[in-house]
Parts: sequence; structure tokens; C-alpha cells
Amino acid sequence: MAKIYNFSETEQKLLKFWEKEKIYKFNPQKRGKIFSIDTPPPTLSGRMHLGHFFSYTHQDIIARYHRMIGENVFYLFGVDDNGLPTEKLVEKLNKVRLFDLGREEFIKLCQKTIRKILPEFVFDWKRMGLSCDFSQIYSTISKEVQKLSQYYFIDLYKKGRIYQKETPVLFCLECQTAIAQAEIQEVERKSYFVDIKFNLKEGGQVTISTTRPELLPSCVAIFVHPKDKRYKEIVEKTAIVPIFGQKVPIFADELVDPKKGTGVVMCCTFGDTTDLEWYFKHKLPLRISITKDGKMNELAGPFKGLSVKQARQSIIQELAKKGFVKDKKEIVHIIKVHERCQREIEILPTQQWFIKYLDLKEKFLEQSKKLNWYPKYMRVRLDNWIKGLRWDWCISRQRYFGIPIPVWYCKKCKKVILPPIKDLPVDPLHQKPKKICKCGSKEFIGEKDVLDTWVTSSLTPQIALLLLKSKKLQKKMFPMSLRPQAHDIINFWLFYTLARSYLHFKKLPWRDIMISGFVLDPKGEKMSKSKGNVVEPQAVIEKYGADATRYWASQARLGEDLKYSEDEIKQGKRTVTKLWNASRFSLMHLKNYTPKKINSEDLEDEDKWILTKLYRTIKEYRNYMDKYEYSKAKENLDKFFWKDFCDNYLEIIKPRVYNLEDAKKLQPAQFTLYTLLLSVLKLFAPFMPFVTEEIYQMYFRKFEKEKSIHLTLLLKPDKKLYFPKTAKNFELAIDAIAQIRKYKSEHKLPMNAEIEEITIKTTNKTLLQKYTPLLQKVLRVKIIKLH
RNA sequence: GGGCGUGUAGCUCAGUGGUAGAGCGCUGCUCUCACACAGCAGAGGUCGCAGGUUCAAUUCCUGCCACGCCCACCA
Repeated sequence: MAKIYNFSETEQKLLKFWEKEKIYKFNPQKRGKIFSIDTPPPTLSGRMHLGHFFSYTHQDIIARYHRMIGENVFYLFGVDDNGLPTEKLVEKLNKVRLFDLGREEFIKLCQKTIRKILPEFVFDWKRMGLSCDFSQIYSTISKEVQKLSQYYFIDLYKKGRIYQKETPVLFCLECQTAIAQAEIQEVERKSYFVDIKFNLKEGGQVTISTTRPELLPSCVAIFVHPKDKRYKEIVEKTAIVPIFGQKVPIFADELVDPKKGTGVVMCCTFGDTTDLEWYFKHKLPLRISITKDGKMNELAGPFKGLSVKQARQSIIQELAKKGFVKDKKEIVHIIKVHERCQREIEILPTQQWFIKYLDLKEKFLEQSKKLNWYPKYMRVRLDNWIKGLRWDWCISRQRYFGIPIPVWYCKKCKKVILPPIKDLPVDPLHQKPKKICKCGSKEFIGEKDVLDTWVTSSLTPQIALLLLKSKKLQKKMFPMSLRPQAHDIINFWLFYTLARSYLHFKKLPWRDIMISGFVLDPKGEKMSKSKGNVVEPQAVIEKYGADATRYWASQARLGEDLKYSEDEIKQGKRTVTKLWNASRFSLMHLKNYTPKKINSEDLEDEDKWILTKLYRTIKEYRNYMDKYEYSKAKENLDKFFWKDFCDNYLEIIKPRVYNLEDAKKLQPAQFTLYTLLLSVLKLFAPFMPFVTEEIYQMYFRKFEKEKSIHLTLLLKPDKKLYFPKTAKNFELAIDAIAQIRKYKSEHKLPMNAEIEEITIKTTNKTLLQKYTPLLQKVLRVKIIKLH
């Protein structure tokens, strides 16, 4: 056994070994309880980051643990290559613009690019030691998944849960698409803050402040703050919009900021999202004055045909000419733009598809309650989200790259036509329905919208189970055992999956949910490229090894954020080294040993003591792991390994294994050593899969029947190796050892220095008497007096 | 602004209704035949702040402050 453990070489070697031997391949025929994991498919954009490494380590520890308690672990890997991030990546890698290529070409390019970069992308996940079955990686844009996603769309359609509605959405005039909130960027722009006088129908005036005077034709109401004394009088009165003349009501609403401008604001359909909120809340009329081409429409009267920007200038001029402008100052303010084209976002009513689920809030809350939450308190976050839902789920996106909504419209009767299930997946833009419409028409218009990526992501349990092929097994394995994920997407991925599962099956998607925290930089701030505080896991792995990095990741309590700490990774590396060295020592003395059972009477008290400690460690370890408390399991194990096993037990048995005078005492020591080391390796295996496997292969493999430590079973706490009374007595000896060590330390003596005489304090002289010969031998003391 | 969480030794974190623990770092000693990437020992904390409950609070309750995440808002 080499003196120094070469983690880099070993880890690379074992990755190949695991792959070649198919150690983690799921075998549906295998007996035993199935433990299935709904693994998060990482987004295919850029490389694995430290946050990934962190939460995937947590899942993997759990997966490995369940494998080692004899369960049949179904742990797949997938990539989310559907949607905006992939679009962007493909544009960047190929130096093309989506709009120049057109939809069909672009989708082709996406698929080609994905195939090319996937192996490299997945490698990082393999490298960190994930025990996923990598033989089948699913992709959320694959044909199979498109089919599945469209199938469930049709299922909901048939259940009457899908409808179309014209509704205001965030819209980019440049890209001609509705966009999601996540696609918004906030930038500083110069603009004018204009105070405009409105006449009141009842007489008098009120002055509003706005940055968007061009929306005057869209003005539908005026708002003031309910507690603003200046305007108490005018609430409920009616204002007349300058130039355009429409009469609008004046309301009071909490959302108004009295300190901003004049404290009076006009509400237009739609200037911003507040307008949108008021539109719904106060059931205001719709007055759209901007067309989808970004021009003013007939509502703008003389300004019709002008661009938004031109109209702003002209209207300000006109207002000024007529004396309505009270004040105008240049300001720099933050506005929302579409991040890819930097164009200001408008809110326009467009035809969109929705999943109706607002009526199911109570049901969703019930489902949330039925889930086993780890940690428990995370449930509140989902519940608050569900309680706060105000709109149905808008599932249509005007994007190019995505799963098409499988729908045609009859050109003549406008009826919605669905494809038969067997024809899925379909792309309605490039395919036609096979039958003519009931009205007799042969002409159809294909839906050009695609599904929101969450529509597909919310089906990951079904996507994963799809790879099983067997319908029977798919049914048996749903709900799945566990969904592991981080807390930032409780409101999205977790919620949508739960909702879909209820909508389709009235079932929970999984039994347990485990929530990981976040990785922060050493100062406790979020890592981001712009801050320049990003730590790349690949570099850390190269420097310290995957085992050491996993060790760091596993010290975060469940759900809790963890600061990146290089020191903690070094601690992981130390543990790897310590395991290596403790094994070198142990194996040196196990050279001629063949494992066999032993009579407990032959065991020495120190053997019984350490075996009892092992028994307790395993028990606590399993208790914690069953509750997903991997960090506590590891902490306990660490303490046992360093303190009890290395610092005490290995030191105590040195006289027995080195001085072979008393051969009778050797074998029990070897038995204990074998049991201990193997157990410790197994217990560490979920955390540090590489070094434990390497040591297993070097020695234990020839005695144990499994070809990998990761296929072995964890020891169950063995009553036959549990001696609580002896263990308790032996603690007296451990305490005495500490006293002798302290004496040597205080007298500046080496630990192996021989001492003549020492007095030891103890609570039980009679019992300790029994151990004095042992203490004399281990710590080289001639006379021990007890006090 | 709302929700959730966190605030314990210089650092990273455990922990408990009865006045605190680990690892790193620091100091001293020891290169002892697995390991100096080690061992042994030592110093170091009014357990975020302010109230309250209690014989007793770091631990329970209330308020505040700081930080993180999510949500809302920014005419």
C-alpha cells in the first residue's frame, strides 16, 4: 500500500471502473424496496457551478446510503435543454441570431449543438462522484419528452383544464413575443418626469406625475394614496384627460407612493405592472393605444401612426402649448427592458393559453401537507406561495425553441383541432392534421406558440420513469420516493410538479422532499459573475479531490446555506489522508488474517468498548440518514473515527499487534480491526466514495462478495457485538489515558517516554485496577497509583 | 413592505431550561515503528441587542438590529 494516497489518479481510475462495471446501473429485476429519486436536470448552459456540486452531493449521499441499506436505487440523470438558456447558449456557441435563422433551422441547430456539448457537460457531474445511472440520460427537448409533454397537455385539455384567453402580458415589441419575468432586465435610462394638469369634472384641477405622457390616450383612472390628506377631497371625483378628453374616476389605493412626484398617478392600460394590478383589482376598462408594431393607434387621434418615442415628444409639446404641463424635469430612472434586445417592455393584451388551477388552491395546500418535508419548515414557503396565487398558469410562450403546443385552428370555423395521441409529437407549424375539420374545411392554421419550459419540467417524475419502458413498473414506481432540490425554486419546480401531479393523477409526485441550501462566498454573499467571487468546483476538485470537496459540501445542515471555505475542504483532505493511514496501519496487521466469526468471550475489553461505540455510531448514523440529516451523521462518524478509533483504539492495541508474545490476543484484535475498518469505510462511502472504494478494492474485495463497496450493505447494529456495561467500565481507562498523556505533555515528555510512577484520579478504583497492566504497557508507565 | 431562515471562541459550525463544545487558526511540547496532511496539552466566548416568563435562559415568548433566500414594489 502506497505511503501517499494519490487522489487524482485514483479518482480518475475509479470513475472508469464504476462505468465499466456498471456499478450504478438500475436493474428493475433486482429485489427489494425501490428508492427512486426525481433528480433535478441541470440546465444545459455553461458548466457545473459550486451550487450544483453542493446540492448534488447531498442527493448523492442519500442515494448511496439507500443503496447500502439494500434498496434498489433508481437514480437517473437528465439535462434541461429546453427553453431560453439553451437558446442563448446555442446563439453564443454558433455565433448566430435566432431571428436570422428562422424557427426550423434554429431548432435543428439547437439539437445538433446539444449532441455535441452534452458529453463534456455531463462529465463534471460524473467527476464529482455522482452515483447516477448515466447509461440513460434524458433530455427535456428529446422527441420522447416532447411527446410526453404534449400528451399531458392534451390530457389537461380533455379534462377541461386548459383554456385560451386574451390577456395583458409582458411583451417585447422588438422580438414580438410575450416574455417571462425572468427575462426582464432592469437598466437606468434618461427620461422626463412630467407633471400634467387634469381638470376635474366637478371643477378644480389635479396634477399627476408621469414618465409616459404618450399613454394619456390609454388613461383609465387616477390614483392617490388613501392616507394622503392633500387629496382627500378629490377621491371619487372624475378627472378629464387633457387633449384626449376621456373622463376617468379618481381612486385611492395603497400602492400609490405619496412622496413620488405630486403623489397623484394616472393609470393606463398599460404603462407598467401596477397598472395591470389596478386594472384587475378595480375592474377598469381596457384602452390600448399602442399596437404590436410599437405605433400609436386610432385612440391617439392626431398622433396615430407615430412611434411610442415620437408620440411622447409630440404629446408633451401639445400639452405644453395648451398649458397643461406644470413641470418637466429630466431624470434617470430604472426601467424594465427585455434583456436580449434592451427594448423597453410593454404590456399588451395577447391571446395566451392557460392551465386553470386557481380553484384548486385548497387541494394543493392539502397535497403540500401530505408531503414529508425535510426540513419541515420549508413547507411554509410553498404554502405561502400557493395562498398568494392570483392568476392561472400562462403556459404559452412566443419562442422558437421549445415544445410546440399541439394544436391547429380550422381556418373556416376557428375550431381547435388536437392531434391523435399516436401522432405525437407534432409540430403544428410544419405538419397538418390528417383529417378534415367537421365543418368540411381542409385548411388549418398551426399554433406557433410553444410551451413554457416549466410545463415540461413539472413532469420530471414521468420523464424519468419513461426510461423504464415497462408500464407496470412505471405505475408501481409512482409516486417516487424523493425529490431533492434547492430552496430557490420551491415556488416553481416544486410547486408546478405538485400541481401537475394533482391535476393529472390526484396524487403526490413523491413521498419525500429534501431541500438544500445555497453556497455563499466566504463573506456570506451570493456568488455571481459580476461580483467576481465565483469559485469553480472543477478547480477545487483538481486541487483537493472530489472526496475532500464532497466532505465540505456535506457539512451543511439540511436546507441551510453554506459559506465556501477552503479550510473545510482541507479538513476533508485530511480525513481522506487519515483514512488512508489508518487503513495502512490496520491492513499491515491484517496481512495473514482470514475473516471468521469469534466468540465474544475471547474479546478484550478495549475490543468490546470500541465495538460498542461502533454499534452506537451506526445506530445514530442510520437514524440521521433516514431523516436526510447527512451532516449530523457525518459529524458523528467523524468524531468516532478520529477520536475513538484512531486516537484511542489503534494506540491501545499496538502492544497486542506488535508484540506477538500472547498470540491468543492477536486474533480478537484482528477481528475487531477488520470489523471496525470495514464498517468505517462503509459509513464514509456515501460521503467519500473514491478513497473508500480504493481501500475496499485493495483488501476487502477478496473477502467480501460484492465487487464494489458501494454495492455492499451497511452493517446493522449487531447486538452480539454490543457490550454496554464493559464499554462503560472501559471509559475509566480512557479517562486514565488522558491523564497520563496530560502528565507527559505538562512535563514536556515525548508520548513514548517511559515514566516511573504516576498517580491517577478515578471514580472507581476497583474497576480501574483491572486496566492498570494495559495502561502500563500502552503508555509505558512502571507504577500506576490510584487515587 | 411581506414570508422563511440565520446571528454561539479570530474563522467554519455543533449544542442545551441549570451559567458552553468540535475542527481550523493561535501558543507550548513531541519527527513515538499508520499518519508532522500527525499526536498531546493550553489560551480563547457577558452564546446579535433590549425586554418578559421562570428559582434558573444562550436555550421558551415579545420587540428591535444585521445578514441570506423567496415574493411584492420602484408612475
